[in-house]
Amino acid sequence: MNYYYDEFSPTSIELYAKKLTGFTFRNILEHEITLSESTSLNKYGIEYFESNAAKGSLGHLIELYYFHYMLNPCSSADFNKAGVELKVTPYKINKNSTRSAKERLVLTNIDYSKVINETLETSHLLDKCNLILLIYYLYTKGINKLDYTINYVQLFQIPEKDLDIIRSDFNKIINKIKSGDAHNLSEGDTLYLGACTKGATANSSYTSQPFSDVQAKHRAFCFKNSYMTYVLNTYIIPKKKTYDNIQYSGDFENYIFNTINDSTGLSITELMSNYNINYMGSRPKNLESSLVFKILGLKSNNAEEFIKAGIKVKTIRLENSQSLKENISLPAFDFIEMSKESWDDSKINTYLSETKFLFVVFKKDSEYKKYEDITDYPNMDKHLHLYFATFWNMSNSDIENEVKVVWSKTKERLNEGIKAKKHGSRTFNNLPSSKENRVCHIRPHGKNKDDTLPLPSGQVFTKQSFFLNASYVRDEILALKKEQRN
DNA sequence: GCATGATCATGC
DNA sequence: GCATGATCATGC
Repeated sequence: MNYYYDEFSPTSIELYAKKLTGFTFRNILEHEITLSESTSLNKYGIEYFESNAAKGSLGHLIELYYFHYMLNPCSSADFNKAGVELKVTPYKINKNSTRSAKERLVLTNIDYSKVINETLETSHLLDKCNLILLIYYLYTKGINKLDYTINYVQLFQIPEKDLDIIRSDFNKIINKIKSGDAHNLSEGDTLYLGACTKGATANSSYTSQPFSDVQAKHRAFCFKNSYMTYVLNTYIIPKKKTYDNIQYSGDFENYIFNTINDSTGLSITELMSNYNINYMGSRPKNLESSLVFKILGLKSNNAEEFIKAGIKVKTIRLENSQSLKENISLPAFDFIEMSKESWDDSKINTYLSETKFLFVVFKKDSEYKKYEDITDYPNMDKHLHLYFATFWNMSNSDIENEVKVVWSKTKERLNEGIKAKKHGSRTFNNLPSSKENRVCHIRPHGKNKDDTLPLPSGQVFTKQSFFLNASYVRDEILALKKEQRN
């Protein structure tokens, strides 16, 4: 039926697809138009694909006008005779010229009542996505999507070494559905394989779940953005980057959890001597995190498993009174970008939904304050002890009910114009403060106050970021600590 | 002692 | 040189 590739052969399909390398989507359509016998473009013209309304249409475009098969609404694999699923997905080039996936890779819808009877091996997911033909195009800000260039084409199969973690992710998702918590699923729950919502339509459409009367959002299995970035930088682009590996056995999260918690009670001083860490001059702000990486057998923060899972390690100092002094900083944001973004695609929503934090808590003992008053670091470190470590990700309800409010207030004030007042050497602004919200607030976050970014108004303003409220983080981690004891 | 602004220090 | 994690500093 077709003359371009053998539809029974994955490698033939891949070879044919590789010819796309270097071409834009517009090139494909233009080529189609020159084929006089083609009439299919009458149905979907170039204008259709140029319009933003047809999101996700780049995959359809390739299916229709390059592979020339009709869209297949039944959910078996795209090239079902070869067992190959086609995925067209964007990547971007960062400021520091590294490459990362622009988005998670959405795999297949989750049917809550069916999936609970599956294992990963018997799942519809693996049936459909065992072999994926990845077509990567370069997302470039500001140009029409038809002018994006396809730069990498490759067959992808889940590597053997990732299967254990993906299986445990799969089971974690199933177990949450089985305990009637499908409405509390979050992408941050898992490491490589996530349960994601699918943009605006999925976010407003709800469905029933088998073990609870609460309506849950439609979700789909996906490979998390962090995992896809790793896939891009190791399997797709000839590998340059090297990572450390964590030598774990059994369940990954349990291993991390147990390994760090085995050192509970040890002081910074003891840990420094155990791992042969010293410093000269002032005490590094990352001393605690260096120690944590040593405990995990890593040279630095470059563990492959953490990068693939989007795990961020945060060290926290707990006061002897169990209070938490410092708020937790998140990466700075771009004012103009935020002033235009929608909540569903917003950076902060994406970041908090996808990120899993590893909190490693150090606690000051009752002697600490004596030395803190005179800033005697060597002695302070004898009285600062590893307290416990825990994985944490923000719940959906806190993201949707609290962070969203702070985000929208910030966006609103950016668009109205930031009000700033000078008091001596300090500038006070009207961005959401920690008193306004239970979960987070906005704070300056630059190298100094001259470290600025442009506002929508054209003026420049000190870089800012979201900070998690200290009181909120304290409540969250102490609840987890308590759970751990039980 | 809290709230909020400012900046240090590392690592890439 | 910049982004970011982590904290320090000021003022009420």
